[in-house]
Amino acid sequence: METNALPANILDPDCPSRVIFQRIGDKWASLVVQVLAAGPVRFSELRKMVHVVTPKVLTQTLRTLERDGLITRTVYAQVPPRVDYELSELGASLLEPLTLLRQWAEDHVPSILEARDAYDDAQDAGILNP
Amino acid sequence: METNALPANILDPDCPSRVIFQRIGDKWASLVVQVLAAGPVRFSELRKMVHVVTPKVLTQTLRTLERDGLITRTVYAQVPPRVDYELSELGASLLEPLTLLRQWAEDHVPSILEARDAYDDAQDAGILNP
DNA sequence: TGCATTGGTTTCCATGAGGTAACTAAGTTC
DNA sequence: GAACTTAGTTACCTCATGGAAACCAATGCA
Repeated sequence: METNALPANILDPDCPSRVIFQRIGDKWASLVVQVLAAGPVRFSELRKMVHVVTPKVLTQTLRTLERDGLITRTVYAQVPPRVDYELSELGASLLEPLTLLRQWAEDHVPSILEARDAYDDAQDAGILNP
Repeated sequence: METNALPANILDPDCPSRVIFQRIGDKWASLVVQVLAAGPVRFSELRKMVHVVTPKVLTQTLRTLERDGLITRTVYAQVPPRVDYELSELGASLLEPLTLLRQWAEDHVPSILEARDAYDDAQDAGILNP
């Protein structure tokens, strides 16, 4: 029983709950999840929508997401081949917290840019008048 | 005016809303933010709580968070020095979506581990009976 | 005088994530 | 039979991130 309210588990490097933060932190994974929010998308479409990702890296990303059960991969026996990627139930459940984070990011972009400007100005002033 | 509901902005590599995802994705930043949820913490304490991070990397992380206005840095004129790091109002507002994401991660760890096992088993079977 | 404390900085190094470019499979159409 | 399509794979390379270890500044204290 934990006696304090700190997120001790996530601070534990061995706790598996860190995997999701690694997943979110992945350069492409969270983008893919959000693109798939609209429904199943095939490989080549995904490439276009996620804007200039190389096939190698996209494949890696998709395989990892599939392995973690966040997306499903459906191969159609056609030529040329057709492969659809779709959010699983688990992946869809991630959409809600992810969207909130995206909302936060979009809402606070001005504040962050402002803070950066202020910080950089202070730095410059400090260099000129130490 | 966007005609669809897709998160087109975040898919745009030039949109600044990506900065927050990079910030979250940072190996230590989101951990620091969650540690600071409990109140101001000084450098050496932070090092212990975030479990084996080198001072160089912790400094980098803190500087970036400070520059983005998520935390404040307070130096006390003492010897030996004392520096407190604390969430700003902006940083505190990130806590809510971040906590939801952490909740999700903690709640779904079993599902993800299960999915991994199933995936790996399927892979092994595929290798044995191709 | 010299050692301890805190909050860093600096230099060097290894790893790995991601990018580039070329290639492949397999059937369909020209 | 040559070319086109999709969905990748493979080999190679580069650069940024993060880690290790040593060092430093300022002062109180023994």
